[in-house]
Amino acid sequence: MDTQDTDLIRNLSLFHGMSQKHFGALMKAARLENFARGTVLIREGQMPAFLHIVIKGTVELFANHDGKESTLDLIEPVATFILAAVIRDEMYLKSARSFTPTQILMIPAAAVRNVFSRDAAFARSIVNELASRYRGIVRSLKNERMRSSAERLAAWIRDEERRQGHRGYVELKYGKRLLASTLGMTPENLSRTLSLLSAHGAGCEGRQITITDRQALAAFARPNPLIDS
Amino acid sequence: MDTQDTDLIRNLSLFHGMSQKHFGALMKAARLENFARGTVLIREGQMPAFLHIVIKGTVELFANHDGKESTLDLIEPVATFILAAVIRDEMYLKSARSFTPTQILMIPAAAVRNVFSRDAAFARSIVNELASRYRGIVRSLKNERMRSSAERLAAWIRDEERRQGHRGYVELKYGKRLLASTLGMTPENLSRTLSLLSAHGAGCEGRQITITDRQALAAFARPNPLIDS
DNA sequence: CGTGGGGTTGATACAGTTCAAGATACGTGG
DNA sequence: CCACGTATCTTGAACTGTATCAACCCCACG
Repeated sequence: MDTQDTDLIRNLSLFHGMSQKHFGALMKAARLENFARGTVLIREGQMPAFLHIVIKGTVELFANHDGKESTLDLIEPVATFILAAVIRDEMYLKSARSFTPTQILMIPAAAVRNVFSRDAAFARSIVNELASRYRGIVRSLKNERMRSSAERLAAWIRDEERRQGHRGYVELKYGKRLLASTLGMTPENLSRTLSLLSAHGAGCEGRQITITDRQALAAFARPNPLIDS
Repeated sequence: MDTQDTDLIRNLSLFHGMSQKHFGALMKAARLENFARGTVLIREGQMPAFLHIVIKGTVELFANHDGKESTLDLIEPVATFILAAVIRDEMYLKSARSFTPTQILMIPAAAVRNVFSRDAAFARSIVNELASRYRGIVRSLKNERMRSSAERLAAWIRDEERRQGHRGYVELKYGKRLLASTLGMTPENLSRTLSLLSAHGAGCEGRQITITDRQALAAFARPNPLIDS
């Protein structure tokens, strides 16, 4: 790993504030690797060997059960994944694959646990990241339990439009199949629901969803700051 | 808080290994309180003031949205709740009420964050607890996404029977309404599904569910170590 | 050009909710 | 200890949401 990469990583919030010595120990053990689109990075059921940090590209976290598959999360730079498994040294509950070409920083699990005990700033970063993800998944569970798929979609459109900079439309960054899986619905259902939303303030053409009536969409989505991000 | 209580708390895994000085600081700030059944302990949307630790009784974590209510977790001694909100100092995403009379240890959030930074052993306990809960909720999300309500119920019966000591039956510790809400289904649906299960190895009479055919129940539940606990 | 994957649309089936009515259990006060 | 009132549980019927299966369209890419 060259010094340019190291500098970039040093500035990630996860490593901010930790001692140079401990950071060096992590980096010495770490590997920075590139993966082609579609590569399976980890498989559920395996034991964790590395903490993974997405530097470039998008990683899809998913799980399989009884022939079904579901997308649980999409990880974009810069964020860790499978942190909880590494901390507890227990098997992965999710699988991960690179959805685009990706660059991943891989730090051996033992090194992470080791430095965690010695460096309070690093410990704080780790626990902050973990708490943040915990809250994210609580929101997901509430979203799943208390909203219909149509409401989830409408809420997602509002959220995503905001994240993309309040431009009045959403540019889909990936296919509708993946979006459907992310929202916990089938592609067919997504397709139908999208056309249904034309009567509630959002229209879809190809990969662009346009918000035509903010008020109507909000009324339909029933936004909730304790669910939406 | 008397010394007997303090001793009991000192032995909780959360405080195990931390320095006496830091433990003292936490206890000095902490309060041990008793609540009647049904008391709302925290309300979603509020900012965290205390880390709560259930010493006695059962606490129900739930959330409301658009007129609906859903039980997200049942906390039994000894365990923390709303840890993530305390760590991040962000509003609660869940509400909590005492489901039975409870005794709760309440440690001011600021004290927790403070000691976390100074005591590595405490930090490790906190992060372990948090990671453990994170994994629990990942399992819940997978359970919700990839199983039908009948499968969830069957899997729950198997799990619970094991937790209660492999006696071949499950003693319901609370009403079926709450069980239904925990499993993300309506009471009516639970009732019907329970009678359906009589054809798949589990019968219900009053507050006791008896496993009549382990093999058949397993075949129906499709158990998965990456979902079930 | 074909060919294949993603997307849409339609028909059908199933799962789950809702509403309503009855049955059963349960705690309380007489 | 019983009677009552209330909450819980069960059952039925109708309805809504979502999945499934199948056909078709469209466009990108060989």
